[in-house]
Parts: sequence; C-alpha cells; structure tokens
Amino acid sequence: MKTSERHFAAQSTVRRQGDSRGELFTLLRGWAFRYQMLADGRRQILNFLLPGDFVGLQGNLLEVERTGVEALTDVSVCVFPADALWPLFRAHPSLGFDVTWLCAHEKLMVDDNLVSVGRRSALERVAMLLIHLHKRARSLALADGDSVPFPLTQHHLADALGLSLVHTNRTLRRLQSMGMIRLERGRLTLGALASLQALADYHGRELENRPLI
Amino acid sequence: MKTSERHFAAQSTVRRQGDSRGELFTLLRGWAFRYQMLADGRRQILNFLLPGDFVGLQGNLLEVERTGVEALTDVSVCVFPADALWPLFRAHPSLGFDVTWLCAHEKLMVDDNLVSVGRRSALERVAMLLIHLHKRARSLALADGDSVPFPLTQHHLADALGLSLVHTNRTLRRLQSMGMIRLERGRLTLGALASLQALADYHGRELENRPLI
DNA sequence: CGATAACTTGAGAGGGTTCAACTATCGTGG
DNA sequence: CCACGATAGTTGAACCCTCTCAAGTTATCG
Repeated sequence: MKTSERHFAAQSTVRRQGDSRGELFTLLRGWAFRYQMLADGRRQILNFLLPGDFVGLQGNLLEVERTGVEALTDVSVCVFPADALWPLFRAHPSLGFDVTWLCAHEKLMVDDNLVSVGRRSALERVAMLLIHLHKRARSLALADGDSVPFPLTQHHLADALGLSLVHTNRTLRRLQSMGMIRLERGRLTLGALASLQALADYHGRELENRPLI
Repeated sequence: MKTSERHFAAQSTVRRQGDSRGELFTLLRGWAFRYQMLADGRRQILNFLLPGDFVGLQGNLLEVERTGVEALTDVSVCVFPADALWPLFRAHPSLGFDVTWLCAHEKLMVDDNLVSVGRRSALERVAMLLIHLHKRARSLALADGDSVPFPLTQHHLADALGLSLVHTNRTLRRLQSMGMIRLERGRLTLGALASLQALADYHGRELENRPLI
C-alpha cells in the first residue's frame, strides 16, 4: 500500500493542529509526539509515537485534526494518500482490522496517561512514564542492556505529565537520588525496575499480535 | 448483526476491569462510564458513554480489558458475540470502518479529557466537562430547552476531572453563583453557554457522519 | 569558545487536598 | 404517611504538594 516515504527533521512539525483531511502516515523511524495546545500556550502531550504507530487517523476519519504532531528525532514516515482509508478497508479487510487495532492501542496509551495525570502523584507519574517509554523502546529492540535512547527534554516530560517544568526536574532528581533511574546524554537507564513499578502501581503487560511491523 | 439485547441496572457493572475477551456491546439506551482503578482505590473515569457508543473494543482486540464500565442509569446494550469482530470486518468492511470511526471518536474524547486534566484549572475543567456532556445529550435529543438529564453525582465528576470531591463541589457552587450553570434534581441547565465556552477555552465542533445510529 | 538551549536550585505563594462535621435529599418499611 | 437510614451534597479550617518567579549552572553546537 505504500505510496511514498517522507522525512522530517527533529523538532519539526509533522502535522499541524487544525489541518483538515491530511494524509495518513505510518511511523517508520524516529520518535514523535501528539499534543494539543490551548489558546494561551499551555500544551498537553497526549502520547508519544514510535515506529509502527499511526499518525493522522483522527483527522482523516473525523472532520478536523485537533492534535498536532511534532518530531522528537529525525523521523521517516510512510505516506498513505488522503482518502485512501475507506478503499483500503474495502479492498483489504485485514489491513482495516489492523488500523482498528492500532487505534485501540493508541487509545489504551492515552487512557493510561489520563489515569496518571488524573490520579497519580508527581513521583508516580514520572516513574510511570519512564517505565512505559523504556518498555516500548525495549520492545523495538532499541535497548542496550537496561538503557534505551531517550530523546525527550524535561519540557516534554512536563507537558506529558501535566506538571510544571520545575517540579518535573525536582521529581526526576529525586528518582535519581533514590537510585531508581539514570538519565544522561540522551539515554535512560532503569535500575530497579521492580521497585519502580511498585512505586508507580504499574500494571502493563506486553502486547502481542501487533500488526504492521 | 444483532444477536441479542441485554439490560443492566443503574450502578451495576457492565464490564469488569480484568475481564478478558468479553463480548462487545453497543449502547442503546442509558448512560455509563469507562474507568480505571489503582490498587489503593483511586479511580479515574476515562469517558462517559451514551447511546451509540461502543463498549469493549479494547478487551476484544487487545489481550485484557483494563478498564471497567459501570452503568449510571438503567442501560440497554446490543450484544455482539465474542470473536465476532474479525468476521465482521471481513464480511462487512463498511461496518468495520464504522467501528474504527467509533474508536477514533472515543479516543478524541479521551484526548480532550486528558488536556483538561493535565492543563486546565479546576474551574475550566468543570466547565469543560459540563459543556461536553450537555452538548452530547443535546445531540441525542435528550434536551428540554437548554436543560438536559444529568445522572452523574459529584463523585463521578470528581473522578473524571482528577479533582477531589470537596473541590469539585466548591467549583460547582462557584459556577452556579456565577450564574453559568444550574444543577438540580438530576438535570443540568447551562445558562450562558458562550461565556462558559470562553471560560473553558472550549473548541468542540459538531460531529458529522456518526455511524451506527 | 561564545551563544543558546537545557537543566538546577531556592524561596514564597496558592490551588487543591484532607479531615471533619453538618445538612439536604431520597427511598423504604413500619 | 411519616420516620428513619443511607446516600449525596455543603462548608470550614489547616496543610501540603505543586506552581511561579527568579537566578544560577551545565550541556551542546556551530
């Protein structure tokens, strides 16, 4: 189904908030994130996108794209032409099924993030997100021992967690001084995964049957 | 595709957190909500379900159901047998498309809720949710003038908004004393919708093309 | 090696939480 | 039909987690 490939530089906008009926992308390489902004500049990051994730489903199915997508690293995407979705469903039901799977999967991630932001303390939230990202990077074979690449700034963490930048920093330092994480030169290392998970009340399970990659 | 109809009483559990591979439901009548609980009892409501919404997609596509569903009012659902989803996609691509649409739509609601909980003040959050529910009830023709049925308790509001019960109450009273809302005997009335929307930085648009109902 | 972005740290303020008690409302059975 | 218990809503007061403001310090990159 691939029509073409496209590349975006780190920090560039993959998809603008307000775009309508754009193309659909599948993320092939790199990290990105989906976010929404309020009129006065407050930003909430909804979830992070790694290879295999889908971009732009909402803007295609629903009327307008409400969320922006920005690249964290250099990114390559596989482009589907706009309006290819319905023909795809008709011609290849199994691919349609996969798209639905990906949508449900992404919803699950947003769900989890909402639980964190709504009901967990700052310490728990940070732990949660770090475990989550670590696990995802690991499952994509990006890990080197128990350390994974980590292209987010503390600003991104703060905006994903619904915390202020300052408090995010303090919380990270606290986790580091507890010996539970290490964060340096763009890499994240989780020392005591079990105690981290206990701290955060983490109950993620591995995902099976992931389609499209 | 309907196999049978089933009924749940108000306050009863439609779907338990932890269920695996349950049936799929479509909500026909009544209100419900999706939630997730932490080990120590903290609860986060992810979104509210009204007629036309889908229940149990995640538990069916993914391995385990992570979110529970509880009825707010008496509820009727249309039951799809477990494992009917893939055959449905194959036999009726257009229904598969609709399922995807519903999933994307629900994700959009969770997205919005996450933005509120993460980045809006308590006053803005409450306003946001009330506008949202009012609009949804209205679009289902449940409105009587500018008032709609409102089966939630303040406890539900608090758990959806990531606020404490007490602060939710104070915030509601504040909105009432500002003359922007009225909440009594199970009905919600929005007085000054425009100013409420301005207060909350609300930018919802009407949804078109909703499938399945 | 200077500039710019990212990260740190201190101090004070405030939005929201918790604890606790009280009031209203609603459903039910005597 | 009223009394009573239970559930939902209301209010006060003290505390504290997190925010904001402000000023560094440390990386990173051309």
